[in-house]
Amino acid sequence: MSKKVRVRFAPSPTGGLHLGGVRTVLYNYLFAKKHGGDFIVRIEDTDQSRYVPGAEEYIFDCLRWCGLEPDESVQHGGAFGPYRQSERKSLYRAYAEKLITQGDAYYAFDTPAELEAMRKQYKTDQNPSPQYDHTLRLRMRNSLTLSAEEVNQLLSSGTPHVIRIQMPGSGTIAFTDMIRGDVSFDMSTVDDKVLLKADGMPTYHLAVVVDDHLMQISHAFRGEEWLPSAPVHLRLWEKLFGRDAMPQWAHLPLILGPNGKLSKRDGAKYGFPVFAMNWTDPKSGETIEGFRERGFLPEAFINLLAMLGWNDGTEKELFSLEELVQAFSMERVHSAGAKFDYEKAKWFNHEWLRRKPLEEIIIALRSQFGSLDSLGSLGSLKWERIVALVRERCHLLTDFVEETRYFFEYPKSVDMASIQPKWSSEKAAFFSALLVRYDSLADWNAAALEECFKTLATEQSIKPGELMLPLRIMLVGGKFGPGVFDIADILGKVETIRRIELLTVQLSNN
RNA sequence: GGCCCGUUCGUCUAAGGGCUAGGACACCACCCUUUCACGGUGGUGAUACGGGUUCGAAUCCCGUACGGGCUACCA
Repeated sequence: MSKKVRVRFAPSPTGGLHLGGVRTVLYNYLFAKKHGGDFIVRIEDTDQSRYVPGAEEYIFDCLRWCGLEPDESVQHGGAFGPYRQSERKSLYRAYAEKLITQGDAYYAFDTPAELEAMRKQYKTDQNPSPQYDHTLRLRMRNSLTLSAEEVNQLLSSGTPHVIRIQMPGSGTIAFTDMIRGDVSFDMSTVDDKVLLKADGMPTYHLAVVVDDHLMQISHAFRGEEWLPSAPVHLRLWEKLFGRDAMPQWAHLPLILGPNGKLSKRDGAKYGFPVFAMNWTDPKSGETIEGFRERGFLPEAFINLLAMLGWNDGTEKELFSLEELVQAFSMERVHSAGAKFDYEKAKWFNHEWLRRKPLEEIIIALRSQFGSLDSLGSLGSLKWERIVALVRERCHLLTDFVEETRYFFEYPKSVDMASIQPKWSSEKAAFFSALLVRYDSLADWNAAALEECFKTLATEQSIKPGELMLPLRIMLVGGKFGPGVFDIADILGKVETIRRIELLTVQLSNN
């Protein structure tokens, strides 16, 4: 039991990396780090027809953004390579043939057309999807139905063929899932899955077992959608390497969208992203939005994903990655699927926006919004003050654009309706006088500005409250934002005076 | 259809036989605030249903219903 903890994430590089995938990575990573183990990323690219250029790079970019660096992978190296299954192609066939020798697998020569014909022929209302299983395999063209001579002849003449596992026609097979407990299957209901494809590549079923063994994986975590194929993998372990060598498994609950399983396509429909980062399909050129581009901080993204199906047993909800490593345990992972709640996701980001160091938020903002770069001329000191003032009003990094706009440009629209009805010549006089005082103010800071403002109001016998809203609207254009005098402070004398003057004139002319 | 997994407030969840089923998000009200937000206080709101087992069940068992996943030479 002192076996070194080694876990793996095994994505197929076919497109964007979605929420559920990242959470699987996260749980793998947390488990590995918690137990001082290794986190391996293995690329499952055994289906060359689904090869998508750039997808592999993209996955690693996502992991990097999330701060979940693998210990071993195509990019990180390691002693158990190659980490791309397409590069391991040559080693799978021997295992499949070993199974044939043992009588646990067989060659099958059925063409795709023949398979289709079989499904059509045996399809009934009772059985809408006939399976290549113990009830049907004797009616197909394979090494079970053909004579040895025929099989040898077909093989030596290079006839395309696959190797299928031969599942027993009776008996049960079971295992203990770390999350679900005992799970068992009736083997007679499991079909003879293809192990080795006609192109010589293994299917997932063979590859996952062989590679988990060769890479000495101690714990295998994957999505619940894999549970139905577990009996095939169990059988393979049993027949190839022995059950004792098998990793401990945990099938993670699914993350659901509003209508069931999150589909990569439906991102736009849901109103929230499904991918970690923007993914542009190289063929169609279509881009599907990611959480990063939507304005999420990686800390928040990780945090919210961790809490989707797991908790530490206390009421704590805000965790840094380090805290998660400390607190995580697979036993506390919920077994039921979780519907993704975008409102709560935004709350997590909001919380991280409030607690993350200012400088880091500014970096995140800069690297994210080119449009704000030109405004960087303000200097980092001013930026820190601005971010400190508006951060608690923002849920997403993108919110900063609107929340800080008035610092950099004259408000695009001004809510005149909120001042006009109560505007008076007295107020006009007040602001005219204020302009003079502000212009000659020695120290331009929030406290002095407020002091000066209130003194003048008292002198002119107007309640400051009557004047604060007009001032705010003059400066920011609407009823929002942090304290007015803080804003005026940052805006500076010239701009503040300009905005007050502009509006005072405009209001008096109406 | 078959197989597998699941079912506590709208959502994420706590409570793994024993006090008025707890928290968070969202929502509502009030307070704070001379704007918005933050914050504070309070509120609405859940054990799918039916049987057992037990002194006692959200918790254990069975059934039903509902939800989800799988059912490719895709992963």
